[in-house]
Amino acid sequence: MKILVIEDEAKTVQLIKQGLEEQLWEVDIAYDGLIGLQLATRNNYTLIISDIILPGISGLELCRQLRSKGVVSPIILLTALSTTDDKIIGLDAGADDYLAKPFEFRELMARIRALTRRNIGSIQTANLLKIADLEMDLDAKTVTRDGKDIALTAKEFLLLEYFIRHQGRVISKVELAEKIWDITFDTGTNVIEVYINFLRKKIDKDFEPKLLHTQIGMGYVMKK
Amino acid sequence: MKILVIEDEAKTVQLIKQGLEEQLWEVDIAYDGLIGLQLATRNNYTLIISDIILPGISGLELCRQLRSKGVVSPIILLTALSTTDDKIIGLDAGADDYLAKPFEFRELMARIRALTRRNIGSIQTANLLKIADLEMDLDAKTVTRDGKDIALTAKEFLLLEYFIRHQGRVISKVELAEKIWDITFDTGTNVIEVYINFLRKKIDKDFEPKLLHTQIGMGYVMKK
DNA sequence: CTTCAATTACGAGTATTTTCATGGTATTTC
DNA sequence: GAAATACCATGAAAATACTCGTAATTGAAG
Repeated sequence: MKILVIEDEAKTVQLIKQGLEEQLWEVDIAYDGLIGLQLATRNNYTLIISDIILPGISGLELCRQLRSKGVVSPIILLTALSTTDDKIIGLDAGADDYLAKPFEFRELMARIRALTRRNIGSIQTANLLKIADLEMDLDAKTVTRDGKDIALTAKEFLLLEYFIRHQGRVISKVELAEKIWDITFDTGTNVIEVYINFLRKKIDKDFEPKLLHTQIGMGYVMKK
Repeated sequence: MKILVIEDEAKTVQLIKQGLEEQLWEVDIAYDGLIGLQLATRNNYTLIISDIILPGISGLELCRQLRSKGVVSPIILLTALSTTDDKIIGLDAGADDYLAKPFEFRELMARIRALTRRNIGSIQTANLLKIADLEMDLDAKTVTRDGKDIALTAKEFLLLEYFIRHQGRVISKVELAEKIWDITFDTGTNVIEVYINFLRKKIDKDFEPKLLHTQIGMGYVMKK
């Protein structure tokens, strides 16, 4: 049950942190947008509270990037900008709620309860990603299928993480090249095919059902 | 994709209903809390919008009863009562969001998007195109007709997508050549006819009604 | 120097895309 | 209304593109 607070104003941070800890939440703080982004990507927070105006990158950009990376933690944006347009932009950037400063702490708490209520039990508090009987622990960097340990290299791990976070969607090689290898996809390489093969040997070969499927001419999908 | 609106004030109802229908939502209306409760219990709405002050039972009581019955549809409470305490009571009754009247319709829409975004499936709402009983999922790159899976190749998928997106309009071969094959249509090829034939075998052959029709001398149309 | 991860090279096998040949059907022309 | 013409459907075969698996190479870390 961890909450990430991204806010550069010390007083507000203090207020929120203390209040949350009284409610027995574990609280991480980031004073900078980029740090927040890193923390939020690495850990699987129950909830993220972020200011919009931040050093590094803005809260809006943070939302967009987190969502595009497949992070699903609820996000509450907290800001002095309170016109209807600001709210719409915030919500459409991927935020779940938008609270204008100054706000009453009790209302923030109520909105946190509302957003976390339905997740308890369903979203794992641990830093786990799952599909079928395949689990990956993002902290421990371990992967198991059907309870058995599977050793992955760093690239393989990244690749699998991307697939699990986007399960059900066909991912093109161009997208993989950009997101995992950070290269523009020139047909001169076949790293991707090779790595798909590596992954399959490890996570699918000795198991059923197969999870990593190819859609010829389109890309690859991870699904049950 | 159905929304239930529970509200006794005719003007507000009219505004919301019309706006939602423009966004292609199906809308049910209840003018009374008890009717709303019945409808919400029986149907599995994507979202419920309710006033607090209602004939029958109040919006708060409605929330509590729905949640205790295991109804999980997101609920937005809409009301003139806008003190912090009112909001807290509303959210703790089981509502997911609380919007004070008067509100801007655009903000309501943004909050609806925020609440429905994550609902279906784990990530975002599926990216579906439909005509009659034929559905295509643009993310998973899957196609079904009458619930049965149909396997398409990349080109076939592109072609079908183009037809569904432009259903009801006759598409010339010149247009298909340009948009799907990226070629200038020289009469030297009949790829298009061949692919129309491929598509028909897969999506029309074993089904009724036929969806892909020929307009001799003009092109092809997809329609019911 | 050794080891292991990451990438490249390449041939084989398969699926897809395109071409070609033929026959059928609608449309136009006389 | 019949013949000629344009247009379309279809099956099969050829050409191409795509993917897979293995092996070889590079490169970095210990």
